[in-house]
Amino acid sequence: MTIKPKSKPDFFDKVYKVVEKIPYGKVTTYGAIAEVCGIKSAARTVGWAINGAKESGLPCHRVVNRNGELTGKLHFGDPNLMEDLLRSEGIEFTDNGRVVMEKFFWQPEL
DNA sequence: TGGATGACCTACA
DNA sequence: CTGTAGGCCATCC
Repeated sequence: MTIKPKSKPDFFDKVYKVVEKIPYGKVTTYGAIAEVCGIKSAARTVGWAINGAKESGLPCHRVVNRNGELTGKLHFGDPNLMEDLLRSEGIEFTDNGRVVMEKFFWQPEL
C-alpha cells in the first residue's frame, strides 16, 4: 500500500461516491468525475483516488479516459479483466479498442 | 514549504 | 499515430 486515504479522504470520498453510482453498462471519465467533484483539472488526482478505490470494491472498470481508452486496465491485475467486464455489461468497443462513449458515456452527478 | 508521484488533459510537431 | 511539453490538483515524506 503506497496510499492511505484514511486521514483526509476529502477528495477521495467524492470520487468513491461517484464511481459507486455508475450504472450498469455505462462508463464515465476521469475528467467528468473531477468536474463533478468541483475540480475539473484534477483528473490525475481522480485516477490516483480510484487507485485506492479498486481495493475498496468499486466498479473502477467503468472509468476510462477522455478518449474512451482503458488506460487503467493494467492496474486491474489482468489487462483483459477490464475489457472483459465492460463487454460483459454490453459495452461495445471500436476498432481502435476504445469504448463507444457516444452510447455508453454516463454523466456522473453527486 | 517543496520535491516526487500519479489509472489525466490539451496542444503542438 | 507517436513523442514532447506544460499544466492542474491532491497526497505523502
